[in-house]
Amino acid sequence: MTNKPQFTTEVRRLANVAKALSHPVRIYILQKLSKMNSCCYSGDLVEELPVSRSTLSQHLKELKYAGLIQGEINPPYIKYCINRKNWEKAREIFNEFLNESSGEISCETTDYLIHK
Amino acid sequence: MTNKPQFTTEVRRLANVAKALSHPVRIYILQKLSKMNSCCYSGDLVEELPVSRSTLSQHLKELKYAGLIQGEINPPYIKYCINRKNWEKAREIFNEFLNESSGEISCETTDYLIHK
DNA sequence: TTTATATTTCGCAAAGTTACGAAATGATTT
DNA sequence: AAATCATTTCGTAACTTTGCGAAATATAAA
Repeated sequence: MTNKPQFTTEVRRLANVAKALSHPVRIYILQKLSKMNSCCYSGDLVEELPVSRSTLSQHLKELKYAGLIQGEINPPYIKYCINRKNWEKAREIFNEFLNESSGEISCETTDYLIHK
Repeated sequence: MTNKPQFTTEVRRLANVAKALSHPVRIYILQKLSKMNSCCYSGDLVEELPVSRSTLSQHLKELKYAGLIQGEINPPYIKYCINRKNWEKAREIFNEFLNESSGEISCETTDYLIHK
């Protein structure tokens, strides 16, 4: 009788953040917002991206749901900001995940997959 | 006539790696393999994960396709390894993406979304 | 109050992901 | 050659994601 364990919270969290980052539109938005030192953006993101307004809105919604951005209403405009607290958290768990590997190189690495 | 630009290679690369990382099974595998200083693992991964053999095989295939792991045949076993070169690359682009943000906190940040 | 502007939600279609069991593959042992 | 073992591929079902245009919402300006 095989033992089928569940994932740890850490593993699930990493996968969730990665999912939020797994689309070029969302990467673009995060890259833009995270670089802004004045914190918020209120320009027309749709002009810079190859998607329609409604599609963009959906991506923004997903990023909000994932907690990575915030929207501040200033009718009829909305300013988008990085959610610094959660962005920091995401950074931490990714840094840990990516940088905890043993730097050791061994086992004659090949550049390509042997398995066809 | 609105201008609809394409994504840069960097943005597309980031999204692709994030996609490869967007499932707990794949995070688990990468975490395990990247931590091993003996580079390879050929144990029965399926015993440690809540999925069937065929499903696991699909996830491994995806990670191979993304270039993050390699499989080394030693019939009838296969040893999986991190593809160190590409793992390092992924690390670099993620570190840049996550850490290039202005650390400045301003614009009275709120913890929750204002937009309902 | 009508019109204009910014944005989101709805409804839908197309495509992609995840999962499984069964069949196939490919090598080794009997 | 037959049985065995580790693994992958196939076929299929259920679900999720992505995308769009049209309709809805909500405010401001005329």
